[in-house]
Amino acid sequence: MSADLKTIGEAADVTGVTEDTLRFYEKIGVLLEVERNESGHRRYSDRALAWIALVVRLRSTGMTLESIQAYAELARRGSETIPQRREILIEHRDQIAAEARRLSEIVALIDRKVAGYDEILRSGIIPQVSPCEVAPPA
Amino acid sequence: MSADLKTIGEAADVTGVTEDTLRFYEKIGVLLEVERNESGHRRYSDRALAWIALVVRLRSTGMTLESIQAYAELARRGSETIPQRREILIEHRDQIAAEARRLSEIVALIDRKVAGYDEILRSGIIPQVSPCEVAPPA
DNA sequence: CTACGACATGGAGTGAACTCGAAGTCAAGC
DNA sequence: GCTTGACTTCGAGTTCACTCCATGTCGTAG
Repeated sequence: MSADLKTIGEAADVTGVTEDTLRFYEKIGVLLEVERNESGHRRYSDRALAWIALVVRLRSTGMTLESIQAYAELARRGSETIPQRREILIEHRDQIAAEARRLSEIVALIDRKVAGYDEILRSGIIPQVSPCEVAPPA
Repeated sequence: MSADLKTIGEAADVTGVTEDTLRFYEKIGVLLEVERNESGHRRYSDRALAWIALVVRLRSTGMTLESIQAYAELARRGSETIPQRREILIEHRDQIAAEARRLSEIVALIDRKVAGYDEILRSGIIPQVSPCEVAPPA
């Protein structure tokens, strides 16, 4: 919608990252299409902001800045790298999905441990070995 | 079952963390019941190993060593701290569950972006703005 | 003209969680 | 007796991802 370019302050506001982080991200090459005005100040297009939003999301799933940088590098090379980018995304998606499942398993494990505490609290008996201290193998 | 005490090397093998990390964990107080033999070498009981396994799992869900240390401190104080420990676990479980849900949402987001790439690949048309670059609000 | 606020740069500092290296001890094998 | 390997301690070093700071420029308001 809005075609106007945003300052770094505005960009920080809308993306939720600090100005320092935006400069840092740009320096290490994870950002795209950040331009400058006549006095050298950064100007962020909607596309630049959308990219930052993607970066923030990928970071929040544990993707390293190094991997994001590689992805950004492909994006800079143009549309002929779309197949590679697609692959990177799919691989990362699979990793996140696996991580989500792993977390859910640990939720179940913790529930079992809490149940062990509940049992102690209910019966007043402390077992020899704390219940469910260990998880099922891996 | 086995009541024998394990060396740090064996403990590292069965828990999957390095000897250095075991010593580091002990130093900062996240471990319980690590004893020493006559020559000062660490000996890990099954309970100690079970505790390490729990620590590893909590760490792998992003719980900080500081929080784990606090939890271990409570465990050292004995069974009267079971209610507090139970609370800590429940709170952390809720955080993990929320994180699992968040990751699943991002999986869906990435799927939409991949679908955007698929569309480009299929049609050969590159849209003005890359599809699904931005996620739905938070 | 001066002050101010928002920006710029470069480089140093931070915190978390390890990870490594140096130097020493100890028991077992040759 | 000497070597080897597994351990010990202590402190320093590493990595990642920021985060902060000093200093400087620029455009507008008073």
